[in-house]
Amino acid sequence: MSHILGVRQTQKLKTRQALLDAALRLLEEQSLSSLGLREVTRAVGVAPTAFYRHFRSIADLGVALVEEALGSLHPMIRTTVSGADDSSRRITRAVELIARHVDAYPAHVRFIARERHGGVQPVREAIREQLARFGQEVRDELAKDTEAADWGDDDLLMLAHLYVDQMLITASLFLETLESSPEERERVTRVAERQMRLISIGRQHWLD
Amino acid sequence: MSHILGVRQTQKLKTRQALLDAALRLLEEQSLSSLGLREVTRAVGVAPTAFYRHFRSIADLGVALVEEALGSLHPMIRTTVSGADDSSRRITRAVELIARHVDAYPAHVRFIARERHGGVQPVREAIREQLARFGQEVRDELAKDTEAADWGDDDLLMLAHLYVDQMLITASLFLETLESSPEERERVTRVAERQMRLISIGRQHWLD
DNA sequence: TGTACATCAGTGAACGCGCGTTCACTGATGTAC
DNA sequence: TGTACATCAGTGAACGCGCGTTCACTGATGTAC
Repeated sequence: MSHILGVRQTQKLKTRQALLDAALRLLEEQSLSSLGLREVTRAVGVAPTAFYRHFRSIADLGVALVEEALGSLHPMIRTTVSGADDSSRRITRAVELIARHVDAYPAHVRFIARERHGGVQPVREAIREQLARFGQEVRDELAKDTEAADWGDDDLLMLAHLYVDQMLITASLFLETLESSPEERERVTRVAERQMRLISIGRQHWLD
Repeated sequence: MSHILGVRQTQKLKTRQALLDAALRLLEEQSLSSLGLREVTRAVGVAPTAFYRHFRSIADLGVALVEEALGSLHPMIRTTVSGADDSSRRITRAVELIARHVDAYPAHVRFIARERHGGVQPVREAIREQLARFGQEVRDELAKDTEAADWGDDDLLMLAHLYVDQMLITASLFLETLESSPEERERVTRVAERQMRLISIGRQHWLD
């Protein structure tokens, strides 16, 4: 196990990660389409030309950031939506999970919110694909629920997207409260929980 | 009525509008934070320095675009949400209104979706303020409804924001279908209607 | 283990280019009498 | 109505600067024998 990767490859990955980290930090205060290649390499402390050893362009780096920000979230989504416990506790837990995720990865969340409709087409596309996957995964979990027995596949996917969008809205609300008082954060939490609950109530009476 | 404004002021407003129009067009394929002042003046056909006669900076122009894109929408929002007809027809009408608005002003809608979480702080702030106003206006309309008799003000505002966010999501979905087939647009319309209907059902059973 | 050669991540100089901003200006429009 | 002066939207030259990309390079790491 001592050298699955050689020294050279390890170092290369380290530089690549440093570029991603620096870019993400710089993106807290600007959009990807105005981020400069030299800006990123300067922040890392390598020559501008070193950038090309890792990415073809800033857009290419952006696509890698989408993978980093959303790729690891799929298992979390599944376990959040599924579960046999009652829906009130499930909602509380889901909103808390979102809050914690925003606390732990604010820059990633901001990046996704910003670039979802941003000015760089390949990045928008990559985010769209990841969110479509989330939608399908949530639908699959919802389908397992006994409540969903009589639901059409279309309606399940419709509900799944509603949930996914609501999660993003909630995440971006939490983002705005990162430097607010605990009271404000608590207020946002309660609003998010009630919105989720209203959707959940709509779901329960959908087939009435 | 022949000269409320003099020739000079009329011409100035015309140039200003030309700058706004050119910027909006250029913003279909990039973000505000990467839009250049020279790019805008070049598109209009005036000297770069003429820009400063109208705006202090690109961010300042962005704030003016927010006003142009959202300022005139308040009456429309009110009439869309209110109305005594049954909720199914109301939803159909609202979704169709959104679709038509996106058809009529795609660049404005794209601008708002893009810059709501974009890299230019004063513009984000201006959008936030307009959306907060929408939220309050929708709440005021909802409060008039007999259904809302026993609702708390907090819950009404919570629901109002849910509606506003859902309208934005729907608008940005329509934006993505601008060049799609009529079938695809029809599909998106039906999904949006059902999501609205689910929220509406949740609303009807909120106090159960 | 030691040697000779290949690979390749990162360098640094150089390039042409478009940027935002300054400044003094021009000449049509506006105003006072 | 005509004249003399003021205003000010738009001009054009000039500036210093940072950008993305090219290229031949270096020297540590990797590999074959």
